[in-house]
Parts: sequence; C-alpha cells; structure tokens
Amino acid sequence: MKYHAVNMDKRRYVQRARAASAEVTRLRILDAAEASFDRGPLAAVRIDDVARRAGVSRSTVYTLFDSRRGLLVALAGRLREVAEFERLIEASMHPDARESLRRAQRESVRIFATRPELARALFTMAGVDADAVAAVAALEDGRRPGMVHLARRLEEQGQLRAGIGVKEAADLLSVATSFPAFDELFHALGLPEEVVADRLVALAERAVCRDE
Amino acid sequence: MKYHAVNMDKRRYVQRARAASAEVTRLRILDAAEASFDRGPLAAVRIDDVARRAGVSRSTVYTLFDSRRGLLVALAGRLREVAEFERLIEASMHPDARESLRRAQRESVRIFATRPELARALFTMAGVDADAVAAVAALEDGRRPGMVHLARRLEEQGQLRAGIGVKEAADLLSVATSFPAFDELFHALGLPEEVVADRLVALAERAVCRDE
DNA sequence: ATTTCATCGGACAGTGTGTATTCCGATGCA
DNA sequence: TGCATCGGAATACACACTGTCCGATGAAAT
Repeated sequence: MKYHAVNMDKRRYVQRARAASAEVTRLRILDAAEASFDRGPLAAVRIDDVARRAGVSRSTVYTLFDSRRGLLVALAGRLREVAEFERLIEASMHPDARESLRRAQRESVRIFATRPELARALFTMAGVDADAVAAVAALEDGRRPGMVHLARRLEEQGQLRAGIGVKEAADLLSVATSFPAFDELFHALGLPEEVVADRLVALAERAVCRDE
Repeated sequence: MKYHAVNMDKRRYVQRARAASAEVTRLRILDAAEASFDRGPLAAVRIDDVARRAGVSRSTVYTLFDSRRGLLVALAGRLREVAEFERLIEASMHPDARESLRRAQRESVRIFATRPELARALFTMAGVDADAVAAVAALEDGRRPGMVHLARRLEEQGQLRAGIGVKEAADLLSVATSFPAFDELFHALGLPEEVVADRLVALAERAVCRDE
C-alpha cells in the first residue's frame, strides 16, 4: 500500500546464490510434506508440521506455496516429474492401438506406484475437498480424452470386441485405468506392482478388445 | 462418573410422547445432514450448519450423535436401510453363479446410486480420515469375501474364463464392483444409473467369465 | 406437585488455516 | 566498503470448526 511507487530508478537485483538457496528451501519443504504422508493420511499433513520438519518457519511455507492447497498442488506437479509422466504420453502413441493400450496401462500403474501414498491422498482429497480438485486435475488432465482417442483407434484397427461401441469402450477403459482401480488392487488387496499391472491390462483388454 | 448409582428406587419413566418427539428430532438432524451433501463435499457438512437447518441447537446434535463422526456413521447406517442392503445379499445367493454375479453387480450399483453424494463422501472419508473407516466398514464389510466366494462358485460351475484362477477372478471382481468403479462412470462421466449397471456388468463378466 | 428428561444456549478450550507486521542478515550492486 | 534489497524468521492475530461442560427451561410422566 505504501510502497507502491518505490522501484523507479532503484537498484535492480539479480539474485544468484540466494535464489539457489531458496530453491533448496523449497525442495526441503516438499520433501518434508511428502514424507509426512508416510505417517498418516492426508489430514495428517499439517503446515505446522511440514514447516517444523523442513526446519523452516511456518510463514515461509506460506510465502513459498501460498496455502496448504498450493503445497499439495506443488506436490502433484513434482509427482508428474519424478514419475516421468511423459512416458505415458509416449506409450499412448504406439502405432498398434492394442499395444498402445497395454503400454499405457502399464505406465499408469507405474506412475501411481511411484508414490502411492501421495497419489492416494491427492485423489481421495479431491472427492472430499473442493479446493483440492486442482491438485488432481494436473494428474488427471487428458486421461478421458486419451481413452476416447484410444478407443477410436482400436475401432479403426478392428480390435474392438464385437458389439461394443467406441463410447462404451472409452467408458470401460476409463474405469480400468483409473487410480481407484489401481488402488483397489495395490493398496486394498496388497498386490505387488507387477501383478497389479498384469491384472489391469487383462481387465482392460478383455473388457474392450476382441479375442486374439 | 458421578451418576453411577442414581437410579435405584427412583421412578422409572416409560417414555411415550417424549421418546417419539426425540426420534423425530433425530430424524430431522439426519435429514439435514444428508441434505447438506447436496451443497458441497464432505467438508461442507458442519455441525453448526446441520443443527441450524434442523432447527435444533448444536449441543443437541452432540448429545444425540456424540460427534461429527458419529453423525456420519449414523448416516451410513441409514443408507444401508434406505438402500435395502439386504437385497444385495439376497442377489449373491442365486444358485446360478453367473446370474448371481450379474444381480449382485446391479444391486451394488443401485445401492450406490441411492445416495451417491453421501456414498462418495463416506468412501472418500475412509481414505482421508482414519477415524472414519468405521462408517464405511458397515458398507464394505463382506465385499471382499463375497467376491472370493463368488469367484469360487463361478469356477465350480465352469463359468470361469480359460486360464484364469479363482484368486485373479476375485481381484478383478473386487475392482469391478467397487464404489470407485461406479463413481467413475456415474459421477465423473455422468452416465445414468442403468447405463452404469450395464457397463459394469459387462466389465465384470468379460473380465472373468468365459464366452457364452 | 414433583420428578425426569429433551433441549437450549452460551462459555471455553483446542487446533488448524491464513494474514499482516516487523525485524534480521546475507547478498550483491556501485 | 556502504547500503539497498530480498529471503526468511518470528510473532501476534483473526477466524472457523470441533468438542466439552453446565446451568436453565419447560413439557411430559407419575
């Protein structure tokens, strides 16, 4: 309010060392937040706590991430990176639609299994907390269109099961590749990642593809 | 603590009108709580709010339901009743295993669709709030064993797909009959209840049963 | 007339988020 | 080297919601 006309003909600073250390701080906070998922459900992630564990003051968390929600969105963003989200995109581009389906399904499982606790927290949060949808949107973005596209390609290549339309196929693929489907097997039933992948690939293929 | 030895040789009252009106109050609160799901996610269900809408004081909610969690558990209980949960059990007992699968799947969908917002809240809550598992346990109770049993019967009756074991079948049925599978189609994709039922029956059958 | 009980209404403690303000000290331009 | 600038700490505060406690009220039951 009172500093509005300050920076004319003032020095313009280009931070270097400090910007670097700021980045380190940022990462420390993200690590702390991620780690706190191991000690309980989403509700257990308290800014207070994260700050303390990161060896940072609470206000710093707010200046860097704006809000609890912002912190979670940042976590989701980092999940995309650390899980190499691009590989999923890549997998969906295989010329053989059916092979594409298999690979994309496996990539999804791989991504979810990278940080299962974090992923579960983000997804469940989205169902309960309206503010949290944003965090998940970053991960879910493009899944539905991707499934529609895949279904269309399967049809073009004559791989769709008899009597099933593109729309239905897309619907079923959406279910089979969803996080909850993964989580039901991985978390609730305790199956290892590879088995989950096998199961879900089988589920998806049987649901929408013709027998080979 | 201090009222332990009170009611010896005191008058024992037989409630009539008062018990009735108490029950009415209880129902008004449950209705209000349920209605508040329409105005937002679980987090939007605030005791303050529920009390006001029920035309009841906040402390009354606490005396009747103990806590927010207690209120939600009560809601889950009422869901079981209003959704006629027994019909699912009944459906699972059909002698023909495959018919049993179809019916049970449809019954699940019907139950979930009875109060979708409430159901979603309860299920997601279980993932976020460790204390809330109890509320959902009543709804999820027996689902997994039920699926194992169903898979076993399918095998006995020679209905299992070639090369698929009882364990795998149970896993896949668990996914197909889960609430999230329903929700993905009903909520995220906006399909009407009947279509959801069709889709999920198809998914389950194709996943684990041999072709007819 | 008296007892009992449902309900009320408010005070209070606890815990979490989010905001605003002030201060310190390292950084880096001149 | 002097000093402006910015990262971050510290602190206090507003606010929202849950829970607990307790005395008061008035209608129902005897």
